[in-house]
Amino acid sequence: MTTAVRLYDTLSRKLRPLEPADGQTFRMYCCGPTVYGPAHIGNFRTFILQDLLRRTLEASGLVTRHVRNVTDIDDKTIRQSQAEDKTLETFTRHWLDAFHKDGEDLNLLPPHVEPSAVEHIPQQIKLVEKLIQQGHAYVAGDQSVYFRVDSYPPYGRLSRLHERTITTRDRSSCSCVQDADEYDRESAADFALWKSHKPEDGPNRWPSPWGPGRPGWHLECSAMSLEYLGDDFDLHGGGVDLIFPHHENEIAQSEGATGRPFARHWFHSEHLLVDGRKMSKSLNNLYVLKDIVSWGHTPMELRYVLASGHYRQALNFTRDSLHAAHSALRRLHQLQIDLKKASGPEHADPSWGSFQPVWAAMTNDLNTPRALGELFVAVHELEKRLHAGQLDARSAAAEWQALHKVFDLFGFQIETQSVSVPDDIRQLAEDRLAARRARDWPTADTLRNELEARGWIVRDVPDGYELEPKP
RNA sequence: GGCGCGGUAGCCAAGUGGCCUAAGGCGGAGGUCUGCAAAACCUCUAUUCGCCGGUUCGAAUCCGGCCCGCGCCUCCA
Repeated sequence: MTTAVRLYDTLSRKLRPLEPADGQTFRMYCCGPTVYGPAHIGNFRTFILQDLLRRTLEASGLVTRHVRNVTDIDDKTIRQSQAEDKTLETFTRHWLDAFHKDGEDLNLLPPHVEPSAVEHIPQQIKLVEKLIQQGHAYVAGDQSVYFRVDSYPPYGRLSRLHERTITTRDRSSCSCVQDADEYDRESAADFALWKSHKPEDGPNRWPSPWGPGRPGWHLECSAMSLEYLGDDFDLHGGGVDLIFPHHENEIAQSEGATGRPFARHWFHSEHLLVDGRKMSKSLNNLYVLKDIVSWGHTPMELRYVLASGHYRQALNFTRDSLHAAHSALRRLHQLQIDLKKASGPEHADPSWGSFQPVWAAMTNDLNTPRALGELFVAVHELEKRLHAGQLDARSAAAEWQALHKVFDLFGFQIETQSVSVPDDIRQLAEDRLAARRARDWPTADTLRNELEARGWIVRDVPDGYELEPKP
Protein backbone atom coordinates (compact mmCIF):
# COMPACT_ATOMS: atom_id res chain seq x y z
CA MET A 1 0.00 0.00 0.00
CA THR A 2 2.98 2.28 0.03
CA THR A 3 3.27 2.52 -3.72
CA ALA A 4 4.46 5.98 -4.69
CA VAL A 5 2.28 7.63 -7.27
CA ARG A 6 4.29 8.93 -10.18
CA LEU A 7 3.06 11.92 -12.12
CA TYR A 8 4.35 14.14 -14.91
CA ASP A 9 5.45 17.57 -13.73
CA THR A 10 4.92 20.46 -16.15
CA LEU A 11 7.85 22.46 -14.79
CA SER A 12 10.60 19.83 -14.86
CA ARG A 13 8.91 17.98 -17.73
CA LYS A 14 9.59 14.73 -15.99
CA LEU A 15 7.71 11.92 -14.34
CA ARG A 16 8.27 12.33 -10.62
CA PRO A 17 7.04 10.50 -7.53
CA LEU A 18 4.56 12.41 -5.40
CA GLU A 19 5.62 12.63 -1.82
CA PRO A 20 4.59 15.06 0.90
CA ALA A 21 7.45 17.44 1.72
CA ASP A 22 6.63 17.25 5.41
CA GLY A 23 6.43 13.46 5.29
CA GLN A 24 2.85 13.54 6.51
CA THR A 25 0.26 15.45 4.56
CA PHE A 26 0.19 15.87 0.82
CA ARG A 27 -0.79 19.48 0.24
CA MET A 28 -2.43 20.29 -3.08
CA TYR A 29 -3.92 23.47 -4.47
CA CYS A 30 -6.25 23.37 -7.44
CA CYS A 31 -7.56 26.34 -9.35
CA GLY A 32 -11.30 26.23 -8.96
CA PRO A 33 -14.23 27.59 -10.90
CA THR A 34 -15.11 31.15 -11.74
CA VAL A 35 -18.70 31.24 -10.59
CA TYR A 36 -20.43 33.31 -13.28
CA GLY A 37 -22.50 30.58 -14.92
CA PRO A 38 -22.86 26.81 -14.98
CA ALA A 39 -19.57 24.95 -15.17
CA HIS A 40 -19.26 23.07 -18.47
CA ILE A 41 -18.15 19.49 -18.93
CA GLY A 42 -14.65 20.65 -19.84
CA ASN A 43 -14.33 22.34 -16.46
CA PHE A 44 -15.46 19.11 -14.90
CA ARG A 45 -12.86 17.14 -16.77
CA THR A 46 -10.23 19.05 -14.87
CA PHE A 47 -11.99 18.73 -11.54
CA ILE A 48 -12.60 15.02 -12.02
CA LEU A 49 -8.96 14.46 -12.91
CA GLN A 50 -7.94 16.26 -9.74
CA ASP A 51 -10.44 14.16 -7.86
CA LEU A 52 -8.98 10.98 -9.38
CA LEU A 53 -5.48 12.09 -8.44
CA ARG A 54 -6.57 12.74 -4.88
CA ARG A 55 -8.34 9.38 -4.62
CA THR A 56 -5.24 7.66 -5.96
CA LEU A 57 -3.00 9.44 -3.47
CA GLU A 58 -5.30 8.51 -0.63
CA ALA A 59 -5.52 4.92 -1.78
CA SER A 60 -1.72 4.85 -1.73
CA GLY A 61 -1.89 5.59 1.96
CA LEU A 62 -1.28 9.34 1.97
CA VAL A 63 -3.26 11.92 3.85
CA THR A 64 -4.17 14.84 1.61
CA ARG A 65 -5.04 18.43 2.19
CA HIS A 66 -6.91 19.65 -0.85
CA VAL A 67 -7.56 23.35 -1.36
CA ARG A 68 -9.64 24.53 -4.27
CA ASN A 69 -10.49 28.20 -4.56
CA VAL A 70 -13.61 29.90 -5.84
CA THR A 71 -13.09 32.87 -8.12
CA ASP A 72 -15.97 35.12 -7.19
CA ILE A 73 -14.45 38.48 -7.99
CA ASP A 74 -13.13 39.13 -11.48
CA ASP A 75 -14.14 40.77 -14.75
CA LYS A 76 -16.69 38.13 -15.64
CA THR A 77 -18.47 37.84 -12.31
CA ILE A 78 -18.67 41.64 -12.05
CA ARG A 79 -19.85 42.15 -15.61
CA GLN A 80 -22.49 39.44 -15.45
CA SER A 81 -23.84 40.36 -12.02
CA GLN A 82 -24.20 43.97 -13.16
CA ALA A 83 -25.97 42.84 -16.31
CA GLU A 84 -28.44 40.87 -14.22
CA ASP A 85 -28.80 43.70 -11.75
CA LYS A 86 -27.76 41.52 -8.82
CA THR A 87 -25.24 42.04 -6.10
CA LEU A 88 -21.99 40.23 -6.70
CA GLU A 89 -22.61 38.12 -3.63
CA THR A 90 -26.13 37.02 -4.60
CA PHE A 91 -24.97 36.30 -8.11
CA THR A 92 -21.90 34.26 -7.26
CA ARG A 93 -23.67 32.45 -4.41
CA HIS A 94 -26.18 31.12 -6.89
CA TRP A 95 -23.56 29.76 -9.26
CA LEU A 96 -21.44 28.39 -6.46
CA ASP A 97 -24.45 26.45 -5.21
CA ALA A 98 -25.04 25.14 -8.71
CA PHE A 99 -21.40 24.11 -8.94
CA HIS A 100 -21.63 22.26 -5.64
CA LYS A 101 -24.74 20.45 -6.77
CA ASP A 102 -23.06 19.32 -9.98
CA GLY A 103 -19.97 18.29 -8.05
CA GLU A 104 -22.08 16.20 -5.72
CA ASP A 105 -23.85 14.52 -8.63
CA LEU A 106 -20.46 13.74 -10.17
CA ASN A 107 -19.25 12.41 -6.83
CA LEU A 108 -16.40 14.88 -6.53
CA LEU A 109 -14.78 14.77 -3.11
CA PRO A 110 -15.30 18.16 -1.52
CA PRO A 111 -12.00 19.95 -1.00
CA HIS A 112 -10.87 20.32 2.58
CA VAL A 113 -10.81 24.07 2.14
CA GLU A 114 -12.67 26.03 -0.50
CA PRO A 115 -11.61 29.64 -0.05
CA SER A 116 -13.41 32.49 -1.74
CA ALA A 117 -11.37 35.25 -3.35
CA VAL A 118 -13.66 38.00 -2.20
CA GLU A 119 -13.34 36.84 1.39
CA HIS A 120 -9.56 37.05 1.27
CA ILE A 121 -9.00 40.60 0.12
CA PRO A 122 -6.97 41.60 3.22
CA GLN A 123 -4.56 38.74 2.56
CA GLN A 124 -4.26 39.83 -1.06
CA ILE A 125 -3.60 43.43 -0.12
CA LYS A 126 -0.93 42.29 2.30
CA LEU A 127 0.75 40.33 -0.46
CA VAL A 128 0.74 43.34 -2.77
CA GLU A 129 2.30 45.49 -0.05
CA LYS A 130 5.03 42.96 0.39
CA LEU A 131 5.71 42.87 -3.33
CA ILE A 132 5.89 46.66 -3.52
CA GLN A 133 8.34 46.74 -0.61
CA GLN A 134 10.55 44.27 -2.36
CA GLY A 135 10.53 46.14 -5.62
CA HIS A 136 8.51 43.53 -7.48
CA ALA A 137 5.50 45.78 -7.89
CA TYR A 138 4.69 49.43 -8.50
CA VAL A 139 1.71 51.75 -8.36
CA ALA A 140 0.76 53.10 -11.76
CA GLY A 141 -0.76 56.48 -12.61
CA ASP A 142 -4.34 55.26 -12.26
CA GLN A 143 -3.71 53.85 -8.78
CA SER A 144 -3.56 50.30 -10.05
CA VAL A 145 -0.69 48.11 -8.94
CA TYR A 146 1.31 46.01 -11.37
CA PHE A 147 3.83 43.25 -11.00
CA ARG A 148 7.18 44.19 -12.51
CA VAL A 149 8.03 41.13 -14.55
CA ASP A 150 11.60 42.31 -15.18
CA SER A 151 12.24 42.14 -11.45
CA TYR A 152 11.76 38.41 -11.45
CA PRO A 153 14.29 36.82 -13.85
CA PRO A 154 12.97 33.25 -13.72
CA TYR A 155 9.66 34.46 -15.16
CA GLY A 156 8.48 32.25 -17.99
CA ARG A 157 10.08 28.97 -16.98
CA LEU A 158 6.84 27.06 -16.63
CA SER A 159 5.51 28.07 -20.05
CA ARG A 160 8.83 28.26 -21.91
CA LEU A 161 8.13 31.89 -22.48
CA HIS A 162 11.68 32.68 -23.51
CA GLU A 163 11.61 30.52 -26.57
CA ARG A 164 8.36 32.18 -27.46
CA THR A 165 8.60 35.92 -26.90
CA ILE A 166 12.07 36.19 -28.36
CA THR A 167 11.00 34.65 -31.61
CA THR A 168 7.72 36.52 -31.64
CA ARG A 169 9.54 39.83 -31.42
CA ASP A 170 11.96 38.77 -34.11
CA ARG A 171 9.23 37.68 -36.42
CA SER A 172 6.58 40.31 -36.21
CA SER A 173 7.15 43.48 -34.29
CA CYS A 174 3.50 44.47 -34.64
CA SER A 175 2.19 41.35 -32.95
CA CYS A 176 -1.14 41.76 -31.23
CA VAL A 177 0.57 40.56 -28.06
CA GLN A 178 2.08 43.99 -27.69
CA ASP A 179 -1.25 45.80 -27.79
CA ALA A 180 -1.59 46.75 -24.16
CA ASP A 181 -4.86 48.29 -23.20
CA GLU A 182 -3.39 49.61 -19.96
CA TYR A 183 -0.68 52.01 -21.08
CA ASP A 184 0.25 52.88 -17.52
CA ARG A 185 2.39 49.82 -17.29
CA GLU A 186 6.15 50.01 -17.42
CA SER A 187 6.18 46.99 -19.66
CA ALA A 188 3.51 45.17 -21.64
CA ALA A 189 4.42 41.98 -19.84
CA ASP A 190 3.56 43.42 -16.42
CA PHE A 191 0.27 42.26 -15.04
CA ALA A 192 -2.24 43.74 -12.61
CA LEU A 193 -2.11 42.85 -8.94
CA TRP A 194 -4.63 45.45 -7.92
CA LYS A 195 -7.08 47.17 -10.25
CA SER A 196 -8.25 50.63 -9.35
CA HIS A 197 -11.98 51.15 -9.33
CA LYS A 198 -13.67 51.87 -12.62
CA PRO A 199 -17.27 52.98 -13.18
CA GLU A 200 -18.23 49.68 -14.81
CA ASP A 201 -17.27 47.85 -11.62
CA GLY A 202 -20.31 49.41 -9.94
CA PRO A 203 -20.37 48.96 -6.19
CA ASN A 204 -17.66 46.33 -6.24
CA ARG A 205 -14.78 48.17 -4.65
CA TRP A 206 -12.61 47.63 -1.62
CA PRO A 207 -10.42 50.12 0.16
CA SER A 208 -6.68 49.67 -0.14
CA PRO A 209 -3.54 51.71 0.50
CA TRP A 210 -3.68 52.67 -3.19
CA GLY A 211 -7.31 53.71 -3.22
CA PRO A 212 -10.52 51.81 -3.86
CA GLY A 213 -10.37 48.91 -6.26
CA ARG A 214 -10.25 45.17 -6.47
CA PRO A 215 -7.65 42.45 -6.70
CA GLY A 216 -6.33 41.14 -10.00
CA TRP A 217 -7.21 37.58 -10.89
CA HIS A 218 -3.84 35.89 -10.38
CA LEU A 219 -3.38 37.26 -6.91
CA GLU A 220 -6.05 35.23 -5.13
CA CYS A 221 -4.35 31.90 -5.72
CA SER A 222 -1.02 33.14 -4.40
CA ALA A 223 -2.63 34.67 -1.32
CA MET A 224 -4.90 31.77 -0.50
CA SER A 225 -2.40 29.00 -1.13
CA LEU A 226 -0.05 30.85 1.19
CA GLU A 227 -2.82 31.14 3.77
CA TYR A 228 -3.91 27.51 3.74
CA LEU A 229 -0.89 25.55 2.55
CA GLY A 230 2.09 27.70 3.40
CA ASP A 231 5.07 29.05 1.46
CA ASP A 232 5.61 25.96 -0.53
CA PHE A 233 3.39 22.96 -1.01
CA ASP A 234 3.34 19.69 -2.85
CA LEU A 235 1.23 20.14 -5.94
CA HIS A 236 -0.61 22.77 -7.90
CA GLY A 237 -3.14 21.86 -10.55
CA GLY A 238 -5.35 23.30 -13.23
CA GLY A 239 -6.21 23.18 -16.91
CA VAL A 240 -3.44 23.60 -19.48
CA ASP A 241 -4.72 26.99 -20.45
CA LEU A 242 -3.73 28.24 -17.00
CA ILE A 243 -0.04 27.50 -17.53
CA PHE A 244 0.30 30.89 -19.13
CA PRO A 245 -0.28 33.45 -17.86
CA HIS A 246 -2.09 32.45 -14.67
CA HIS A 247 0.32 29.97 -13.14
CA GLU A 248 3.35 31.80 -14.45
CA ASN A 249 2.11 34.89 -12.67
CA GLU A 250 1.32 33.00 -9.50
CA ILE A 251 4.87 31.73 -9.36
CA ALA A 252 6.25 35.23 -9.84
CA GLN A 253 4.00 36.71 -7.15
CA SER A 254 4.51 33.97 -4.62
CA GLU A 255 8.22 33.44 -5.02
CA GLY A 256 8.74 37.18 -5.32
CA ALA A 257 6.99 37.73 -2.00
CA THR A 258 8.29 34.78 0.01
CA GLY A 259 11.67 34.26 -1.58
CA ARG A 260 10.93 30.57 -1.39
CA PRO A 261 10.05 28.01 -4.04
CA PHE A 262 6.32 27.79 -4.73
CA ALA A 263 4.59 24.56 -5.76
CA ARG A 264 6.84 21.51 -5.96
CA HIS A 265 4.86 19.81 -8.69
CA TRP A 266 2.62 21.12 -11.48
CA PHE A 267 -0.30 19.05 -12.66
CA HIS A 268 -2.05 20.25 -15.81
CA SER A 269 -4.93 18.56 -17.54
CA GLU A 270 -5.53 18.85 -21.23
CA HIS A 271 -8.74 20.15 -22.67
CA LEU A 272 -11.88 18.34 -23.52
CA LEU A 273 -12.90 18.64 -27.16
CA VAL A 274 -16.41 18.15 -28.42
CA ASP A 275 -16.68 16.40 -31.76
CA GLY A 276 -13.04 17.17 -32.37
CA ARG A 277 -13.28 20.89 -31.69
CA LYS A 278 -12.69 23.15 -28.75
CA MET A 279 -15.88 23.93 -26.93
CA SER A 280 -17.15 27.40 -27.57
CA LYS A 281 -20.37 29.33 -27.53
CA SER A 282 -20.10 30.13 -31.19
CA LEU A 283 -19.90 26.48 -32.15
CA ASN A 284 -22.85 25.77 -29.89
CA ASN A 285 -21.08 22.79 -28.37
CA LEU A 286 -20.58 24.05 -24.85
CA TYR A 287 -22.32 21.46 -22.75
CA VAL A 288 -23.16 21.47 -19.08
CA LEU A 289 -24.19 18.61 -16.80
CA LYS A 290 -27.84 19.52 -17.25
CA ASP A 291 -27.54 18.84 -20.97
CA ILE A 292 -26.08 15.40 -20.33
CA VAL A 293 -28.95 14.56 -18.00
CA SER A 294 -31.51 15.90 -20.44
CA TRP A 295 -30.21 13.41 -23.01
CA GLY A 296 -31.08 10.63 -20.60
CA HIS A 297 -27.55 10.06 -19.30
CA THR A 298 -26.33 10.07 -15.74
CA PRO A 299 -23.56 12.09 -14.10
CA MET A 300 -21.74 8.79 -13.47
CA GLU A 301 -21.71 8.13 -17.18
CA LEU A 302 -20.10 11.51 -17.73
CA ARG A 303 -17.56 10.72 -15.00
CA TYR A 304 -16.73 7.51 -16.82
CA VAL A 305 -16.29 9.30 -20.13
CA LEU A 306 -14.07 11.93 -18.57
CA ALA A 307 -11.91 9.24 -17.00
CA SER A 308 -11.60 7.34 -20.27
CA GLY A 309 -8.82 9.50 -21.69
CA HIS A 310 -5.35 10.25 -20.36
CA TYR A 311 -5.08 13.63 -18.63
CA ARG A 312 -2.18 14.79 -20.80
CA GLN A 313 -4.11 14.11 -23.97
CA ALA A 314 -7.00 16.12 -25.33
CA LEU A 315 -10.10 13.97 -25.00
CA ASN A 316 -12.73 13.94 -27.68
CA PHE A 317 -16.21 13.96 -26.22
CA THR A 318 -19.07 12.62 -28.29
CA ARG A 319 -22.59 11.62 -27.41
CA ASP A 320 -21.72 8.08 -28.47
CA SER A 321 -19.13 7.95 -25.73
CA LEU A 322 -21.93 8.39 -23.19
CA HIS A 323 -23.67 5.34 -24.60
CA ALA A 324 -20.43 3.42 -24.32
CA ALA A 325 -20.10 4.54 -20.72
CA HIS A 326 -23.63 3.42 -19.98
CA SER A 327 -22.97 -0.10 -21.20
CA ALA A 328 -19.59 -0.30 -19.52
CA LEU A 329 -20.98 0.77 -16.16
CA ARG A 330 -23.78 -1.73 -16.49
CA ARG A 331 -21.25 -4.51 -16.90
CA LEU A 332 -19.44 -3.40 -13.78
CA HIS A 333 -22.74 -3.39 -11.94
CA GLN A 334 -23.47 -6.89 -13.18
CA LEU A 335 -20.11 -8.23 -12.00
CA GLN A 336 -20.77 -6.75 -8.61
CA ILE A 337 -24.06 -8.62 -8.43
CA ASP A 338 -22.54 -11.86 -9.70
CA LEU A 339 -19.68 -11.69 -7.22
CA LYS A 340 -22.01 -10.92 -4.35
CA LYS A 341 -24.16 -13.94 -5.18
CA ALA A 342 -21.12 -16.21 -5.18
CA SER A 343 -19.64 -14.70 -2.04
CA GLY A 344 -19.24 -16.31 1.30
CA PRO A 345 -19.13 -14.31 4.51
CA GLU A 346 -17.11 -11.14 4.33
CA HIS A 347 -13.65 -10.99 5.78
CA ALA A 348 -11.24 -8.13 5.73
CA ASP A 349 -9.03 -8.29 2.68
CA PRO A 350 -7.12 -5.17 1.81
CA SER A 351 -5.66 -6.43 -1.46
CA TRP A 352 -6.49 -5.39 -4.99
CA GLY A 353 -7.13 -9.02 -5.89
CA SER A 354 -7.53 -9.40 -9.63
CA PHE A 355 -7.45 -5.65 -9.97
CA GLN A 356 -3.79 -5.16 -9.12
CA PRO A 357 -3.00 -4.04 -12.71
CA VAL A 358 -5.68 -1.35 -12.40
CA TRP A 359 -3.87 0.08 -9.42
CA ALA A 360 -0.52 -0.17 -11.18
CA ALA A 361 -1.85 1.87 -14.10
CA MET A 362 -3.25 4.57 -11.85
CA THR A 363 0.01 5.03 -10.00
CA ASN A 364 1.89 5.30 -13.28
CA ASP A 365 1.12 8.86 -14.33
CA LEU A 366 -2.58 8.52 -13.56
CA ASN A 367 -3.15 6.37 -16.61
CA THR A 368 -6.92 6.12 -16.32
CA PRO A 369 -7.59 4.70 -19.80
CA ARG A 370 -5.04 1.98 -19.18
CA ALA A 371 -6.56 1.34 -15.78
CA LEU A 372 -10.04 0.96 -17.27
CA GLY A 373 -8.60 -1.44 -19.82
CA GLU A 374 -7.07 -3.54 -17.07
CA LEU A 375 -10.32 -3.32 -15.14
CA PHE A 376 -12.23 -4.99 -17.94
CA VAL A 377 -9.56 -7.63 -18.44
CA ALA A 378 -10.19 -8.57 -14.82
CA VAL A 379 -13.97 -8.28 -15.22
CA HIS A 380 -13.89 -10.70 -18.11
CA GLU A 381 -11.71 -13.21 -16.29
CA LEU A 382 -13.86 -13.11 -13.18
CA GLU A 383 -17.10 -13.55 -15.12
CA LYS A 384 -15.59 -16.52 -16.87
CA ARG A 385 -14.53 -18.13 -13.64
CA LEU A 386 -17.88 -17.42 -12.04
CA HIS A 387 -19.78 -19.03 -14.87
CA ALA A 388 -17.48 -22.01 -14.84
CA GLY A 389 -18.00 -22.35 -11.11
CA GLN A 390 -14.29 -21.87 -10.54
CA LEU A 391 -14.50 -19.11 -7.98
CA ASP A 392 -14.94 -20.27 -4.42
CA ALA A 393 -17.00 -18.28 -1.94
CA ARG A 394 -13.98 -16.93 -0.13
CA SER A 395 -12.32 -15.68 -3.30
CA ALA A 396 -15.56 -14.21 -4.56
CA ALA A 397 -15.95 -12.25 -1.33
CA ALA A 398 -12.39 -10.98 -1.61
CA GLU A 399 -12.84 -9.97 -5.24
CA TRP A 400 -16.10 -8.28 -4.38
CA GLN A 401 -14.29 -6.14 -1.86
CA ALA A 402 -11.47 -5.43 -4.27
CA LEU A 403 -14.00 -4.38 -6.90
CA HIS A 404 -15.43 -1.89 -4.46
CA LYS A 405 -11.99 -0.50 -3.84
CA VAL A 406 -11.72 0.05 -7.57
CA PHE A 407 -15.10 1.78 -7.60
CA ASP A 408 -13.89 4.07 -4.83
CA LEU A 409 -10.66 4.73 -6.69
CA PHE A 410 -12.59 5.88 -9.75
CA GLY A 411 -15.33 7.51 -7.75
CA PHE A 412 -17.91 5.31 -9.43
CA GLN A 413 -21.15 5.06 -7.54
CA ILE A 414 -22.60 1.83 -8.81
CA GLU A 415 -25.57 0.56 -6.96
CA THR A 416 -28.94 -0.82 -7.81
CA GLN A 417 -31.16 2.10 -8.45
CA SER A 418 -34.67 1.53 -7.28
CA VAL A 419 -36.83 3.14 -9.92
CA SER A 420 -40.33 4.05 -8.93
CA VAL A 421 -42.80 2.34 -11.20
CA PRO A 422 -46.21 3.96 -11.75
CA ASP A 423 -49.18 1.85 -10.64
CA ASP A 424 -50.63 1.45 -14.13
CA ILE A 425 -47.31 0.20 -15.46
CA ARG A 426 -46.97 -2.16 -12.51
CA GLN A 427 -50.46 -3.47 -13.23
CA LEU A 428 -49.66 -4.13 -16.90
CA ALA A 429 -46.55 -6.02 -15.85
CA GLU A 430 -48.51 -8.06 -13.33
CA ASP A 431 -51.13 -8.88 -15.97
CA ARG A 432 -48.38 -9.96 -18.30
CA LEU A 433 -46.85 -12.18 -15.63
CA ALA A 434 -50.24 -13.83 -15.10
CA ALA A 435 -50.63 -14.37 -18.84
CA ARG A 436 -47.18 -15.91 -19.02
CA ARG A 437 -47.94 -18.24 -16.17
CA ALA A 438 -51.09 -19.26 -18.03
CA ARG A 439 -48.87 -19.78 -21.11
CA ASP A 440 -51.01 -17.26 -22.96
CA TRP A 441 -48.18 -15.95 -25.14
CA PRO A 442 -50.23 -13.70 -27.45
CA THR A 443 -51.64 -11.76 -24.48
CA ALA A 444 -48.22 -11.60 -22.83
CA ASP A 445 -46.65 -10.22 -26.00
CA THR A 446 -49.39 -7.64 -26.46
CA LEU A 447 -48.86 -6.44 -22.91
CA ARG A 448 -45.11 -6.26 -23.47
CA ASN A 449 -45.69 -4.09 -26.54
CA GLU A 450 -48.07 -1.93 -24.56
CA LEU A 451 -45.45 -1.45 -21.86
CA GLU A 452 -42.84 -0.56 -24.41
CA ALA A 453 -45.17 1.95 -26.02
CA ARG A 454 -45.48 3.57 -22.61
CA GLY A 455 -41.70 3.74 -22.25
CA TRP A 456 -40.94 0.68 -20.15
CA ILE A 457 -38.84 -2.36 -20.91
CA VAL A 458 -39.86 -5.56 -19.21
CA ARG A 459 -37.35 -8.34 -18.66
CA ASP A 460 -38.15 -11.81 -17.49
CA VAL A 461 -36.15 -13.18 -14.61
CA PRO A 462 -36.51 -16.62 -12.98
CA ASP A 463 -38.93 -15.52 -10.30
CA GLY A 464 -40.87 -12.82 -12.12
CA TYR A 465 -39.88 -9.72 -14.06
CA GLU A 466 -37.90 -6.50 -13.91
CA LEU A 467 -38.99 -3.13 -15.21
CA GLU A 468 -36.65 -0.49 -16.57
CA PRO A 469 -37.46 2.83 -18.18
CA LYS A 470 -36.68 2.80 -21.87
CA PRO A 471 -33.44 4.67 -22.52
C1' G B 1 4.64 33.61 -37.81
C1' G B 2 6.14 31.18 -33.04
C1' C B 3 5.39 27.30 -29.28
C1' G B 4 3.16 22.61 -28.40
C1' C B 5 0.10 18.20 -29.15
C1' G B 6 -1.91 14.44 -32.09
C1' G B 7 -3.17 11.07 -36.56
C1' U B 8 -3.79 3.16 -33.98
C1' A B 9 -10.21 -1.12 -36.20
C1' G B 10 -17.21 1.72 -37.70
C1' C B 11 -16.60 5.07 -32.95
C1' C B 12 -13.71 6.06 -28.25
C1' A B 13 -8.84 4.78 -26.53
C1' A B 14 -3.96 2.29 -24.35
C1' G B 15 0.75 0.83 -26.03
C1' U B 16 6.49 4.75 -27.49
C1' G B 17 12.54 -0.39 -29.71
C1' G B 18 11.64 -7.30 -29.19
C1' C B 19 6.37 -10.28 -24.25
C1' C B 20 2.53 -6.29 -30.38
C1' U B 21 0.76 -11.69 -35.91
C1' A B 22 -1.41 -4.08 -31.25
C1' A B 23 -4.91 -3.79 -24.33
C1' G B 24 -9.63 -2.38 -23.20
C1' G B 25 -14.64 -0.16 -23.87
C1' C B 26 -18.69 0.74 -27.32
C1' G B 27 -20.83 -1.00 -31.70
C1' G B 28 -21.40 -5.27 -35.04
C1' A B 29 -21.70 -10.78 -36.15
C1' G B 30 -22.45 -15.68 -34.20
C1' G B 31 -23.72 -18.69 -29.73
C1' U B 32 -25.72 -20.14 -24.57
C1' C B 33 -30.23 -18.98 -22.05
C1' U B 34 -35.59 -17.94 -23.28
C1' G B 35 -42.41 -19.78 -25.23
C1' C B 36 -40.35 -15.70 -28.29
C1' A B 37 -37.68 -11.62 -26.71
C1' A B 38 -34.78 -8.60 -23.54
C1' A B 39 -30.87 -8.59 -20.13
C1' A B 40 -26.61 -11.27 -18.76
C1' C B 41 -22.57 -14.30 -20.14
C1' C B 42 -19.26 -16.79 -24.02
C1' U B 43 -16.74 -16.60 -28.98
C1' C B 44 -15.27 -13.72 -33.17
C1' U B 45 -14.36 -8.72 -34.99
C1' A B 46 -6.78 -4.15 -37.17
C1' U B 47 -0.90 -9.48 -40.24
C1' U B 48 -1.68 -3.67 -39.02
C1' C B 49 -0.53 1.46 -36.41
C1' G B 50 -1.59 9.05 -41.79
C1' C B 51 2.06 8.72 -46.25
C1' C B 52 7.29 8.12 -48.06
C1' G B 53 12.22 7.19 -46.99
C1' G B 54 16.14 5.99 -43.28
C1' U B 55 18.52 3.77 -38.65
C1' U B 56 18.41 -1.25 -36.48
C1' C B 57 19.21 -8.28 -36.21
C1' G B 58 14.28 -6.14 -35.01
C1' A B 59 9.90 -0.02 -35.33
C1' A B 60 3.16 1.55 -34.24
C1' U B 61 7.32 2.85 -31.12
C1' C B 62 13.85 6.20 -33.01
C1' C B 63 15.46 9.88 -37.19
C1' G B 64 14.23 12.94 -41.73
C1' G B 65 10.60 14.70 -45.21
C1' C B 66 5.55 15.24 -46.58
C1' C B 67 0.07 15.34 -45.87
C1' C B 68 -3.93 16.18 -42.48
C1' G B 69 -6.32 17.66 -37.60
C1' C B 70 -6.19 20.33 -32.97
C1' G B 71 -4.60 23.66 -29.04
C1' C B 72 -1.93 27.94 -27.06
C1' C B 73 0.56 32.86 -28.01
C1' U B 74 -1.86 38.00 -21.40
C1' C B 75 -7.02 37.22 -17.45
C1' C B 76 -10.47 30.43 -21.23
C1' A B 77 -10.47 24.20 -17.01
